Amino acid sequence: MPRPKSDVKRSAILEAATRVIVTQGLSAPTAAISKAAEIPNGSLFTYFATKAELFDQLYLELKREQAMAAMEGLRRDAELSAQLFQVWENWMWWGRSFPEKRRAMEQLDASVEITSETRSAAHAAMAGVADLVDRVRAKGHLRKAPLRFVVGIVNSTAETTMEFMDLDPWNAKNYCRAGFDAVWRVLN
Amino acid sequence: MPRPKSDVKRSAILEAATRVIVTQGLSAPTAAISKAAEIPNGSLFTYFATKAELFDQLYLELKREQAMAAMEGLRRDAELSAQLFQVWENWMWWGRSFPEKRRAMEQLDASVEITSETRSAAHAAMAGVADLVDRVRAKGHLRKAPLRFVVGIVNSTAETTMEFMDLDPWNAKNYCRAGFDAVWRVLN
Amino acid sequence: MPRPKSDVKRSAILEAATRVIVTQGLSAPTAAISKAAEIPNGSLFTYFATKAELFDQLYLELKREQAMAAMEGLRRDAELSAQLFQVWENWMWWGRSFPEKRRAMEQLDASVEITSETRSAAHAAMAGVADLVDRVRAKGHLRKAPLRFVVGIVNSTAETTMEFMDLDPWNAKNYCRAGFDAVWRVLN
Amino acid sequence: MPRPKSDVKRSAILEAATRVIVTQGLSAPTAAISKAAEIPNGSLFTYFATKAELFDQLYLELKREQAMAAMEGLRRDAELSAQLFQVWENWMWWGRSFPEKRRAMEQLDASVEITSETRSAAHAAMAGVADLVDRVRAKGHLRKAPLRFVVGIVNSTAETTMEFMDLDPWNAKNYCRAGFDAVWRVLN
DNA sequence: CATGAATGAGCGTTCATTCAT
DNA sequence: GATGAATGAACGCTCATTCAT
Repeated sequence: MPRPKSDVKRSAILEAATRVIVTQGLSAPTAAISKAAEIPNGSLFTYFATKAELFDQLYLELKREQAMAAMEGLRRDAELSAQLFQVWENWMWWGRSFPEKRRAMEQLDASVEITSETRSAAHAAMAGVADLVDRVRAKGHLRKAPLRFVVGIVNSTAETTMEFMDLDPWNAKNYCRAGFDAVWRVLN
Repeated sequence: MPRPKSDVKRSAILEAATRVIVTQGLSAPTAAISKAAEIPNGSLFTYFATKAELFDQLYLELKREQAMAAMEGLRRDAELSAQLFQVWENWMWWGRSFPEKRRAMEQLDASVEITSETRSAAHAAMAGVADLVDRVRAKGHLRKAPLRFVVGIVNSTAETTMEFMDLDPWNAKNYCRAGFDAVWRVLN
Repeated sequence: MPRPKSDVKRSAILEAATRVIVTQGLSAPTAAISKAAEIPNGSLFTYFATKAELFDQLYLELKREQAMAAMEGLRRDAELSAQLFQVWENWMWWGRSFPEKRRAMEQLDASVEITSETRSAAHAAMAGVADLVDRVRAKGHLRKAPLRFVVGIVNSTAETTMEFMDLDPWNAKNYCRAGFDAVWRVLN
Repeated sequence: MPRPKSDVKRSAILEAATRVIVTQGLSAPTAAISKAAEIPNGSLFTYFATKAELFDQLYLELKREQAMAAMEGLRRDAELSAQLFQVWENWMWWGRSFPEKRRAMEQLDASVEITSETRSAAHAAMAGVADLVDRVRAKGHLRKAPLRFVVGIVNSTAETTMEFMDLDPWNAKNYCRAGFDAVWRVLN
C-alpha cells in the first residue's frame, strides 16, 4: 500500500523540497529539506526511500499539478482559439501563483537524475494540453511536425513567458498576452 | 618563466568538464573531470580556483562560442530574413556539431551556482544575435515587448529545436526549418 | 530520544585527542584522533563541529580539571602557607598523574587557534588559585603588581616544575619542594 | 659549503617565517612564508630543504640571538647581582624590541617538530646565562637543584615577564623590575 | 641557480542513509 | 512507526615538495 503514513507530512516534505531547491539547488542536503519541512531528518526516508526518489516524485507531482491547472475548467465546446487561450491563461496563472514550483521544476527538468520513466509519466500528464495543441496546429505550418516537437516549442515558450512574468510582475499580463500571440502564430 | 600555464591544458579541462557534465551532471566529482582530462587531480586547481569557478568559466565559454558560431560569416548586406536564417542555421549547426556542449550548457543554465555576473556576461555575448532579432521584430507583433523577452523566446525555441535535432538526427533539417518558421512567425 | 549523544564517547574523543596531540602535535589528523578513540571518522564531528572546536573544548576541559585538582580538599581554615603548599602539591600531583594532559595543554596553550573566549574561560577556572595567590602575596614584594602577572609567574613556574618531575621522576618530590620554595619566596 | 647563496635571502625567509608564525601559527603554508619574504615559493627550498628544517634553524637562530642579546656587553668584573641584572635587562629589552621573535620562539618551543639535537644546541647557546645563574644560586636555596631546572625556572619567568611587557607596554619597566626581583629571590 | 607551474597524497568536513532506541 | 545519533565513503581543496624550463 503506497503512502504508508501521514499524507500531510509527505506533502510538507515535497513543499519544503521545492523551496529548498529554489534557493540551494539540487545539491541541497536532505537535512535542509527535512529542516524546512520541520520534521526530523530520519523521517524523510520513511516517506521517500532515497533522495533521488524524492526528486523524481516531486518532479512528477509538479508536472501533474501544472497540467491539471492548465486544463482546469476547460470549456471543450468553445472555439479552439478560446480553448487554447484559456489553457494558456491557466498555465501562466499557475506560474504566477507558484513561482517556486516553476523554478524547482526547471531545475529538476535539467537534472540527469530524473529517470526516463518519470519523464514519460510527466509527458503523459500533459496529454490534454498536447491534444489541444494538436488540434490547433492541424491546419497550421507545423501540421506535419511531430507533435512532441510542437508541444516542446509551446512548452519552452510557456516557461520563458512565466519566467519573465516572475521577473517583471508589473507587466505580467503583457507577457502573458505576448506569449500567447507568439504561440498562436507558431501554431497557425 | 618556467612552465607557463598551458592554454592547452585549460581547454582540455573545459572539454573534459563538458563531457563529464553530460553524463554525470553538475554533481560530478572534480576528480572525474581531471581524470577525463588526463591530468592529476590537483592540477585542475592550478587552472580554476574552485569547482564553481570552473563551471562559471565553462558556461561563459560555451555561451560565447555558441554566439560566435551563430554570427559566423554573417552577410550584413543581405536581407533581414536571409540574415536571420543564416544565423539560425549557424546556430543549429553548432548544436548539431557539439551536442555535448549544448547539453552541458543546458545544465549550467539551470544551476543556481552560476553567478549573476557570469550570466550578464553570457547575455552580453549574445548582443549580436539580439540586435538582429531586434531589427527583425521591429515591425512585428512583438515590436513593443522588451527585447530581452523576445530574445528569450527565440533562445528557448532554438534550444528546443536543437534538442530534437539531436534526438532525431534523421529529421534534423526539418526541425531546423520548422524552428526557423516558428521564430519567423513569432517575430513578424 | 533514540541513541542520545553519549558523554562517554565525547570523553573518549577528548582523551584520545590528548594522547594523539602529545605524540603527533596539533597538526595530527582528526582521523588519528578518531582512530585512537576507536570511533569512526565521521562520528567525531557529531560531538565537535570542527577540529578547532575540539581543541578549544579540550583546552578548557584540561584547564578546568587542573584547577579543580589543585583546589581539591583545600582547608580554608589552615594557615596561608599551608593552603598554598596544599594547592601546590595537588597541582604537582595532577601533573605527575596525567603527564599527557599536561603536555597536550602546553601545546594548546601555545596555539594561535584557541579563541580568546576560551582563554578567558580558562583563566576564570583558575580564579580559586588566583585568589589564594593574591592573599599570599598581599604583604610580599609583588603586592603591587597586577595579579594576572603574579599568577602568570606562579603558573609558568608550576609548568616548569611539572616538566622536570616528568623528565626525572626519581626526583619528583625534590622538584616539587624546590618549586614551592621558589614560588613562596617570589610571593613573600 | 653551507648557505650556498645570498645570505640576505636566507635572512629574509627567516624573518618572514617569524612574522607568519606569529599570525598564522606553525601550520602556516610555506607559500605564505615565501610570499611574506617576497620570494618565489620554489626558492624557499633552495635555502631550506624542508619546512621542518626551516623551523629548526629558525628556532636555533632565535635562541642564539636571544642569548647573544642577553650577554651583550656584560661586565664580568662587576658584582654578581649587577651582572645578573644587566643580563636580565638585556634579555627583557630584546623581548621588547622583537616581540614577534619572542612569540614565534614560544610556538616553536612547544612544537613536537623541533628535533632534540636542535633543542640541545639551543640549550648550549644559553650556556653563558646558565653559568651566571649557576654562580648566583651557588649559596641560595636552589644550590643543590640541577642547574637545568634552575635555568628552566629563570627562563619561564623571563618569558612570562616579557609577555606581560608586551601586553601592557606602559608598565614594561615595572614588569622588568618585578621579574628580576622574583628571579633574584628564587636564586638566593 | 632561479622560478613558479605541476603534482598527488592527504586532510577536514559533509551527507545520504542506517539503525538503536 | 518515529527519531536523531551514528556511520564511512566520498568530496573539494590544500600544500610541501619537485622539476621543467
